[in-house]
Amino acid sequence: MCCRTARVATTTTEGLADAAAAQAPGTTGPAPHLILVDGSGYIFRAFHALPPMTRPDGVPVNAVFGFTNMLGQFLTRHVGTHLAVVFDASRVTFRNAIYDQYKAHRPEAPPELVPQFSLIREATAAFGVACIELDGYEADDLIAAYAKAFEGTGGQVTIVSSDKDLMQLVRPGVQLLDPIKQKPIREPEVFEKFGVTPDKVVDVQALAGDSTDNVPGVPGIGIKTAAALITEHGDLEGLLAAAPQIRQPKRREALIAHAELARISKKLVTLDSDAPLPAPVDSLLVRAPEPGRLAGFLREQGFRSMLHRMGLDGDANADSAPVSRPRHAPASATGLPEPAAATAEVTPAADAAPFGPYETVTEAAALAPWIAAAREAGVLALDTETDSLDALHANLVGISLAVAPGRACYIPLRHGPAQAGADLLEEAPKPPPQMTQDEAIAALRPLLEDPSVLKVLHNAKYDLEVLCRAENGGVAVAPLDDTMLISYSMDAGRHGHGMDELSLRHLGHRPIPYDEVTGTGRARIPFGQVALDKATAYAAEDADVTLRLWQALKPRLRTERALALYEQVERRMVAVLRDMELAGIKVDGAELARIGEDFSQRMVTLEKEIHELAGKPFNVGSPKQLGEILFDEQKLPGGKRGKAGAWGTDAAVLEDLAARGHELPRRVLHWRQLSKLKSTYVEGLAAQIDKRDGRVHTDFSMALTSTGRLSSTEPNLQNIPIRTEEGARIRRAFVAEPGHVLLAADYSQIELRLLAHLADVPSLREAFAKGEDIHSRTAADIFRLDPDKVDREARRRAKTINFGIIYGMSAFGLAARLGIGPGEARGIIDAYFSQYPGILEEMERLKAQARETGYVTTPFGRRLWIDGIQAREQARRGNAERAAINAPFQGGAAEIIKRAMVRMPAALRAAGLSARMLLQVHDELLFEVPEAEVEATAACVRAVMEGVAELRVPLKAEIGHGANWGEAH
DNA sequence: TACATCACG
DNA sequence: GACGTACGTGATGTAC
Repeated sequence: MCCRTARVATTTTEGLADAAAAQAPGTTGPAPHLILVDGSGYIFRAFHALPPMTRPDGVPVNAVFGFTNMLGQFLTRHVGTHLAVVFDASRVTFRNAIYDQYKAHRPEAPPELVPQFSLIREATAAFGVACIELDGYEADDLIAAYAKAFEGTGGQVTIVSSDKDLMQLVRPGVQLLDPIKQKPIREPEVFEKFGVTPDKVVDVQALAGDSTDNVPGVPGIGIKTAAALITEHGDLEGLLAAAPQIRQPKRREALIAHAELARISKKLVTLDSDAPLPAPVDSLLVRAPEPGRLAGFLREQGFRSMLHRMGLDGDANADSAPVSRPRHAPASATGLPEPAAATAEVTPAADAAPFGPYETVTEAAALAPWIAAAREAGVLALDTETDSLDALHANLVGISLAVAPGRACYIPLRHGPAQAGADLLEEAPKPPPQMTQDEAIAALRPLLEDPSVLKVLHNAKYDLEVLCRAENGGVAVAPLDDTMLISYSMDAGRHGHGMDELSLRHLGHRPIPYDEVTGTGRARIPFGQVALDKATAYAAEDADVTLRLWQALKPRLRTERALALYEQVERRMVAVLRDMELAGIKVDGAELARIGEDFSQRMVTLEKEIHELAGKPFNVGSPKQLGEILFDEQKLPGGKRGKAGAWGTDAAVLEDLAARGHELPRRVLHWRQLSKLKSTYVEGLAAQIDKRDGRVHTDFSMALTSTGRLSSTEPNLQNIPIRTEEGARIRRAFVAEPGHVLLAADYSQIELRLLAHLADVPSLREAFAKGEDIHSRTAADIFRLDPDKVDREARRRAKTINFGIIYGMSAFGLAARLGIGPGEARGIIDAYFSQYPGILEEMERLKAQARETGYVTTPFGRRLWIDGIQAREQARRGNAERAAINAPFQGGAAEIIKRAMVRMPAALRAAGLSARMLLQVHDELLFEVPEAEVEATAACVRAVMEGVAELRVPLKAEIGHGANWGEAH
């Protein structure tokens, strides 16, 4: 056997070459080390993590790309003496003979993945790595068998997989490596996951089952319970023998009834370490790839960036970072340089430049060349580091800049002495040398405020709020691009838009996690105490990633027809929302306290009455205890158990019982209402009042919802109560400053107007045009009534169905809401659709569009991706279909109000008004207005809101004002 | 941490 | 024939 091979001098194969030079087991040299890569796990992860890609000839290759990239990266980092990638060979294995349902509900591989399996085996071979597979056995069994066989050599085994089923193999000499987290999994990690040592894992799995593999287990027993039982009884057989003595009746019965199921489950999850080895262990010895084979393979797939990154494209300068980009003629409305056009390459091109090392800039002389490079390029990526996620309280700790891929620096400003690794010297630790904030800001301000240099940020609103505050330099960064919003403008609903996720998805690069830099929990240190080398590696990488994301994503805006949406709406929202968040809204804390006191007293009374009615004290706030009292003890009718086996006690259930004259549920409903208001709004809100200005400042999330709406957190000011009198009291605690009023402007029936517009319904269009009541018109149409004969009940029913339609409601759902039979509900829906055939067509069109393209569009062209529309499970697909129906209405409304918001500040200014926009609540805008300007402001706001879009129906805003938010409605 | 519940549009 | 049953959010308390 020959094991010495020529050293191949490429970055990627270096690790391999080192290993190949190692001695075979049994001789002197590095200890034998077998690495077994779970290939199937890699494939599915790559397939699902990456967007579709195709070769020029149309063959889908996203999984091939992801797999090749991962394997290549892995080989640069890990050295073994023996190496194999192990695959599943077929769907049917010996386990199906034991239990025919095993993995039975696993869907067939998606058609786009099928042609990629053989390419992935080719890729493995191209790296010179052995491919192992065997009919009738899963990859996991082969891994178990090789691990066992290799142990005889006295060597170490590392299994690269995140599959928990492999944890049973962990033992001295055998470890797992999580390929995502790059974290070894040894006994403590297994214990953390399963609550038992690795040798007991199969016993726990036998009890807990595994829904993803259709391993049944024992019903009602999860991992936690299983671990406790196995710990107590040793193993599965010990437990089954002792089952009759178990105290808990449910558990005892389940164990006795399903003993055989548990035994079968154990057989299913136990890996077969006696599986035959398709190739001898010795043949897995690491060898260098045949020269040119890998390059040839990569070239065939069109993976040019990878070829380049691995130094296989014959370019001697492959590793040197580009220092500057050629300038481009301004191509967009911004008049600013555009990133390089998308390359023809199908891959999410990862740049050749490495991520780091980066420079730490600690003096003005070192900062100057970065500023010059940014001016030369006309664009830079920017990121701030702070000591808080709350932008309004955060102190600037440092700034990072990137001027080209791989060329980034970190400028520490308020770093203290590094905390970790403090030595034992007596003298007080000193902060590291660094520029002062004044010094750095003085140098950077002209650049950051220069209208001819584009600043690229990720979630720019945060950085803008930090930097605009005087204590952090008071810099007004402009103009800007925001990679989070670029992504959101094209891919809402498709995936998240955080930097780490986008980097992994589009750059194939996993940035250093924040937690890795600062630690977590009690051990977490402020960023300003992180050692400068670590801080630089993290912070400069963020700027580098931001710049590369911008280069990868910005060109797509044009091809995906999202450029106008991004430039005219999303990007302009940044400054608008920044100002709203900075403004905040005043809350009367004393009034909140009075409300809380009142609610407390009433809750005490109610609680006493509830306990009396129950016949014993219990925790009214516990749905579990309440359910047991209502349905187990008092045997009230109408109880339904949820999926966890607990009685359902939500408001609908309690209202039903209350309507039948039961006093206990009625009081509980009232108690719950007060409890909710008190804890969430009285106490939660009071804790959020900023001591500096007596106002609450929300944080609007711009890239979170699947429909284009905003969301609001800490506190959420988009769900302040209003529907009940008690709730309205809380809304009245939101007040205006002296001399001002709050002015609220609501879009009237905006989603129904969009329905009339999109489905082009003549009757509804006419009703809106004439300013009629839309629900009365619907009632007249579908119940064939004279317009003046529409009573309250008919209108109520029409209103329910109008809203139900927008939500994709079924006859079943309508029946439940109206309290009628499904037959009658069916009749109403039929009448509705026969009166408004355009609506039926529109619903069908939306479902079909989502099914065929994966997305639906708003009337303004925004794509909303619908997750699960292709699902095989009917329930999941049904959910997706209803989401597809709703999305254009919810998203269209969101877009209308965003358009009004971006126009509003300039319109107010032009009218000489000093009103401030404070909040957006989906179809409502709230302003704080000087008393003297109320009428003029109302006119201006109305003009902007109603004039923002031309639909087939008019838009209407309803405006009111008052000393507080309650009165403004 | 997951679930149930409920606040809003 | 069964399946599940109105969209989108965020905060809180209980129970595991």
